[in-house]
Amino acid sequence: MSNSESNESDIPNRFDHATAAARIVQAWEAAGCNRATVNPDRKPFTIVIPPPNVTGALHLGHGLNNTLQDILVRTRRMQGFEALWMPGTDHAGIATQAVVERRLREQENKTRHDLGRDALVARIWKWKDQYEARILGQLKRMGCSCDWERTRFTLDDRCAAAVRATFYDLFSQRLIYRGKRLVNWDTFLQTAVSDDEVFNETTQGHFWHFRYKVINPQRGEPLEVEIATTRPETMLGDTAVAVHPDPEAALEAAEKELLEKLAVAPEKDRPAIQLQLDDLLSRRETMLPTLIKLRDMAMSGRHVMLPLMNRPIPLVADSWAKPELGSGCVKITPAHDPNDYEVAQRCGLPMINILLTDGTLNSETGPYQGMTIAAARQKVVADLDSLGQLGEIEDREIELPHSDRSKTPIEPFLADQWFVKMDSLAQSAMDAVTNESVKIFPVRYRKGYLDWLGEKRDWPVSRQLWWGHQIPIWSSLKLSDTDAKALTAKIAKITTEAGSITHQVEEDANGNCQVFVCLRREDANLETAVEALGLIRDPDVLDTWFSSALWPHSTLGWPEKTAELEYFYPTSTLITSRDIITLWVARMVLMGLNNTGKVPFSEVFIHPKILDGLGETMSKSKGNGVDPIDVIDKFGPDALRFGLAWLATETQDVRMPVQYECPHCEKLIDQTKKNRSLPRIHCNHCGGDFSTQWAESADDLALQRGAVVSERFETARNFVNKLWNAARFTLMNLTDFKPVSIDRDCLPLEDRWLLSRLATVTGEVTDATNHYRYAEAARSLYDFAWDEFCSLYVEMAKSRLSDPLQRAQTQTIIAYALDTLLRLLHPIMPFVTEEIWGHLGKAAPSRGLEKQVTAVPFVMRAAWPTIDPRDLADGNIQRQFSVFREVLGAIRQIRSSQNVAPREAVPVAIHCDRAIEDLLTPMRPLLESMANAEVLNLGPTATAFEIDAPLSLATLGIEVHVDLSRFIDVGAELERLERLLGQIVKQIVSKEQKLANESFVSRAPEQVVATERQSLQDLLRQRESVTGDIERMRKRS
RNA sequence: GGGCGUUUAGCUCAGUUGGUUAGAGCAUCUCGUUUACACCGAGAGGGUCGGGGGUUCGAGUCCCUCAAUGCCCACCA
Repeated sequence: MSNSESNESDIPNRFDHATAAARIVQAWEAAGCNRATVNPDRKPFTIVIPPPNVTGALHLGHGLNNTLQDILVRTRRMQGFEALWMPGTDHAGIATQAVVERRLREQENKTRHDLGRDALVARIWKWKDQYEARILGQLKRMGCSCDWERTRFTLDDRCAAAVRATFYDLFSQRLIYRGKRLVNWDTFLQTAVSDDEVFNETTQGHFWHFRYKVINPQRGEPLEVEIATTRPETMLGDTAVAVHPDPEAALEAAEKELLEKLAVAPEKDRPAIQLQLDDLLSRRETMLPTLIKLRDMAMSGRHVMLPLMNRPIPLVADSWAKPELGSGCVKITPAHDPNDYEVAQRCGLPMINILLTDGTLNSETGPYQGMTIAAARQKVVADLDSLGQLGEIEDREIELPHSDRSKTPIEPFLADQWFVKMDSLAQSAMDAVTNESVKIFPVRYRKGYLDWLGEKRDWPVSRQLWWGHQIPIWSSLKLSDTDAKALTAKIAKITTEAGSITHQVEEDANGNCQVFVCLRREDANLETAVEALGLIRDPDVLDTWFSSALWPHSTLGWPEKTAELEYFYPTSTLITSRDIITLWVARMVLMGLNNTGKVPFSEVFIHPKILDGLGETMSKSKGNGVDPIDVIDKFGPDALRFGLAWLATETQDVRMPVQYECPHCEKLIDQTKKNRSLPRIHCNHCGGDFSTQWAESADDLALQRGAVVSERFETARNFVNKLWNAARFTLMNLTDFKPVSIDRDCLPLEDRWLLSRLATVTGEVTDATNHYRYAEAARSLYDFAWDEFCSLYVEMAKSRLSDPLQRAQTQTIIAYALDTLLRLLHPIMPFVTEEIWGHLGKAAPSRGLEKQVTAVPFVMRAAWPTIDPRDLADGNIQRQFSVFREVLGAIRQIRSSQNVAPREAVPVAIHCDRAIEDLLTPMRPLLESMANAEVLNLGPTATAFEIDAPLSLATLGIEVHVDLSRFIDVGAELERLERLLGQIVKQIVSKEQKLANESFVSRAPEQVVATERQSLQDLLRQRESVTGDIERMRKRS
């Protein structure tokens, strides 16, 4: 610190966040500042953290999410609420297991089956411990004021108890059921993944045409039907060929639709549509008779022969077959295609699964058994070719579904799964939002929530994974009716406390029964008893969102009726990102309602997303995630938080270009698509190499790590410094502080102005925070602190503090102002405000205006500022003070335009009316010190100097004159005046036009017209005066 | 295909219920270390508010339309 040796103060001129932050966190924790306990004397305010996945470290997206939560929690805590922020992390089933399995493969070349279930799960726990610690550490360094002693994990005992209870209750209500359903099968992870975990990728593929022979064709009937597919091997599982039940009507409908489209289509799209239309018309000629014939054959139960398998399969009539596409016929593979599955359900077709869980073909496929999908595809095509049943092969782009977790192609797969019936549960969650017991901000997100729930699609909750809450179901083999009865009788005899075991019997179409037992609690004895009856536990685990859905009440102790649950639940607000509104928010609402009868939170705030410089969302997998710790190390935690809050506006995502910082030469290197996932970066500036977050090899890890930062935090860092130094100035001037009691009525204008601004800003910030307008709160504070408190009040205070008559009063007010500012800024910038608060507490332990009160030790626990109505009562204060600002600005502008050196005092005359004279007279010393001026004359009698630079503040009726005889640069002055005249004339023209417009004068409100007239008058006067100045100046040149 | 956003200064973004000359930060230019701060101070330049049309006395703001761009959902034998 260059100036730290100065003996004015023992406070350095930079806030040393690196050492202060850790000390402050420790002090808060030691004093229990973060703790929230059941306290009937206060109203509770609760937020549960969206538990970060333990898959990896947090990035700036989490940084924003948690900053916004902390700002709200800290504000409410200061407002006197018993504020609880519940922390924790999510086990993130598939994602975490996939990460650990991938490492296992990469580093040890082993699969999970090599390890076995218990060993793999143990490894994942280790991983979890490592990343949970890292995540919690990141949150702590960001200053998050969570009640850390309550930290939960979605897979811990308490959450497990909630999951078991919920599953048991839903099972008992028959809201959880077992069904054979087509699921998205990830053949790599060997698990079903939900629709939400599937993404489509366009790849080059083929479209194969096959011909199936009609069995016993009659005269006039086609001998073959043609079908086409992108996945030939699935034909092994075909159970029908479909044709439209009314091909003629379907073609007509398609034609009508195209004609309508043609009518409204823009010129350039028309040829393409016309082409389709022509194709449609030719189909009527060539194909319709055949399709009608096939339809009739379908109606009379005719079959075609499935080649290779030599299995007769029926022709069926179903509208899924579109006569306007392909041959008009479509093969039906119910077990491996979602649409075909629907057809099979409608037509009562058998479903043949041809795959094993690892993606190889099973025994249903005869000679193809054991082959991979790719191999089977080749062989099927070759075999059909040799049979002469292969037709055309087209090249085509295919949208192929991929698993988001393993990045491998998805195979639709028929499997036994557990489902949650969504009907009534979804409805309850929809009602909660429509009747506003849950309010979503911004409101536009309501629609997505309601639409998604409105589909009421049942929720498949089982996952074929090892990491997660194992489904608490034990099932029997398929039994006869009598055996099942005998078994249930035995189950009924198991002695245990009521409500901890239940069972259901499921009977299939063939009369076989299967018994399912559900246990409500983890209980080794009970499990042994159940297993002794030959029942086997379902190996699957629950979808990770099942436990996340319980988070707001499970973390507070449900299903136990704890005092915490009673007091802190329902929670107040949920702050999260838009991509999990359906997956998480909706499910929390319905589970909360189902389990507790109450909504889990009354408000939901959806914040923007952080995008990188290319406009892509930050994510671990893309490699563009920025570790908040990097930003904290470089700029400090307060700058991180303030920067994020400043950027978090309502409508716009946050674009944040990021750079690598070379650890050797500190040169910034832009992060690009190319370099963002490299383990090692070469610095072209200094020639050194450094490692990144992707470094894994020993060589790379040995390098120094390069931080990833963004210049967009500089503004915030500078602001922290500005505040720090304003405080430093204040503290330096409080060494002899003895507070005096302030009488508001006797205060000079500048003090009344400051108090009025403080009250206004308090109102703005409170209101903005209440409505989640964080950027507005941050901007309001920034502008006030920098432009008004620092640039004006502190500057004014300098001369007043040196005046013995004014010193004590000024000290009292500036201490009060700093105190208020620290409270207002604390939720956004907790560290620097706490540090200053500590210093202020030493210099001015007791402070206030009328009455002095001893400050509490932590600003974190200080009361939120309240607004004294007297500070807002006089609406004129701001206007009056702006006169001072205008005059000050005018003198400074003239000085600058004339290149008058700052150290040179200039003589000034201010021509104005009596009222303004009265206003400005007491502020004359301030004007003189802040503009380095000497005010020679002030009032109606003030006149211009002989060599003058005038500036007319027309709307105020003020003319500011500066004597330039010692400084004049005629050329520069002429240039300035002429530019000014140009601006004035432009405005006069526009005003005159406006006022010459008859309809404006007659229709616009009187007030508006009057203002326009007045300002035209002012402008005319100003023109006159400037013209005169120019003439005078010309004479001199 | 459906839904929701976005387009304002070189860059990143504000802009309340339509109403004086559209704002901020960064960048640029000029001057400057006057006892808080060069992570600073004083000042300046820079915008036909994506294009077109409409409503209105008056449009960055409301309506229609076109274009670009992003996200979500659905679908594609």
